[in-house]
Amino acid sequence: MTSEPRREQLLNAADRVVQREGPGASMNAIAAEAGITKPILYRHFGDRNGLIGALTARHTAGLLAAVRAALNEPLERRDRVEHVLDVYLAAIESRPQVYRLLTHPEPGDPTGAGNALAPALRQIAEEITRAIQQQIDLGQDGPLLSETWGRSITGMVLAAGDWWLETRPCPRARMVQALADLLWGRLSAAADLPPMLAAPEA
Amino acid sequence: MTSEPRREQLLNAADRVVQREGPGASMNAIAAEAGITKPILYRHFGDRNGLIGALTARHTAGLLAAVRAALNEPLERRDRVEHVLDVYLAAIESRPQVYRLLTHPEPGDPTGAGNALAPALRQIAEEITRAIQQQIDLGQDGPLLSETWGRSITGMVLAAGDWWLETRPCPRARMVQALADLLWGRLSAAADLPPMLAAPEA
DNA sequence: CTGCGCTGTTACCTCCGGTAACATGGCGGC
DNA sequence: GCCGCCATGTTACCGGAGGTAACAGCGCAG
Repeated sequence: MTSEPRREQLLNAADRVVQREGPGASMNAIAAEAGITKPILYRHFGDRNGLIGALTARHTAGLLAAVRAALNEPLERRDRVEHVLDVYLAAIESRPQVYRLLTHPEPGDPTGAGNALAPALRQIAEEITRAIQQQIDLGQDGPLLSETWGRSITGMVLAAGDWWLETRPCPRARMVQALADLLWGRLSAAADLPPMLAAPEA
Repeated sequence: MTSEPRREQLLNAADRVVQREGPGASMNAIAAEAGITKPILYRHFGDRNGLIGALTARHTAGLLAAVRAALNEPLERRDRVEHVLDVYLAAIESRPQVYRLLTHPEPGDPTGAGNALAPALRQIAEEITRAIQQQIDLGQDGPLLSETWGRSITGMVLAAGDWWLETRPCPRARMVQALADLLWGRLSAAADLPPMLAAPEA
C-alpha cells in the first residue's frame, strides 16, 4: 500500500481547510485545497464521515494520550483532577478549531441517536470511567457510578470549556479551580443565603 | 394578524413530522405533512432556523418552567437538587424526540461558534446560575462560580441523561442519586483503591 | 368594481454528498 | 520489448437539500 503517504497528504489538506473554514467544510473545498477533485477523496475515505473520522482520529490520539497520562499522574487525588482539567483546557485553548472539530457532533445523524458526546469525547469519558474504577473505592455501586460519572464529568467539562473559550471570563487556572471545587462538593458545603424578601434593584 | 392560528397549525404539523422522523426532518416533509408546499413555510418562518426555533420555543417553555419551579422548591438543598435532576430526567424520558430536538445543536453553524449547549439548554444553564446566586453563599467568587457551575451542571446532566436514555443502565431514581452524589463530592470523599500491580488480562 | 393582503401553486436556482465512466502513467512479469 | 495491472486522475452526472421568483385565486374594505 503506497497509498499511505497519499492519505496523509490528503488529510493534511483537509486539515488546512478545516482550520480555515471550521468543521462543515465541503468536500469540494477540501479536494480543491488538495489540488484534486472529489472522487479521489471518496476513493480514499469512502464518504464524508470516513474523511472526518480519519481527521479526528489523528487529533484525538494526542488529546486522549494527554488526558490518559494526566489521569495516571502520581499525585494526590485533588491535584490529579486539577491536572486533568488543566490539560484539557490547555488543549482546547491552544487549538480551538481542532477542538471544534472533535467536539462537534456529526451534523446529520439521520437514524441514530443524537449523541451529545462526539466520538472523541466518548473515548475521553471511557478513559475517565476506567480511571475512577481503578483508583477509587466506590463499593458495590462502583461500576454504575464510574460509568455515569465518566460521562457526566466529560459533559460538564465540555460545556464549561466551551463557554470559557467563548467568553474568557477568567484565566485558565481559575477555571480549573472552579471545576474542581464543583467536583469536590463545594456546592453542597457552602452556606445558605437568606431567602430574598423582594426583588433587589440594581 | 389572522396568521396566528395558521402558524400554530403549521407548527403542529412540523411537530408531528419531527416526532416521527427526528430533528433534521426536511422542509419538504414538513410542508407535505401540513398539506401545503414549501414557500408558505418560508413566508411564515423565514428560514429553517426560524421554523425550528419557533418549534423549540414552544417545547422549551414547558421544560424551562418545570426546571425553574423545581429550583425554587422549599426543600433541603440536597433534596432540591435531586428534585431538579428528577424533573429533567423525567422530561427527557417522557418525550425523547422532543428532547433530541431541544438538545441537538443546529446542524450547520457555518461561521459562529460550535456551541456545545443548544439554546434551550443555555436557558436552563442561566436558570441554574440564577438559582445558585440567589440561594448559596459563595463569597466573592460567587458570580464566576455560579456562572461556571450553571453551564457545568447543565452539560453534565445533558451528557449523563443522553447516555442514560440510550442505554438505560438503571432506573431513574438511581440515576438521580448518582448525579447528586457526584455534585455532593462523593468522588473526593471515597477511599483510594490500592494501585494495580500488573495489567490484568481479559 | 377595484385594489389589497393572504393563501396557495409551479418551476426554478445553488450547493451538497456521492457515483459512473472514462483516461493516463508507472512498473513488475513474461 | 510488450502486456496487463493498479493507482492516479478527470468530466459529467444524479438526487435531494434549503431557498426564491413569479404567478394565480380568494375575500373583503372602499
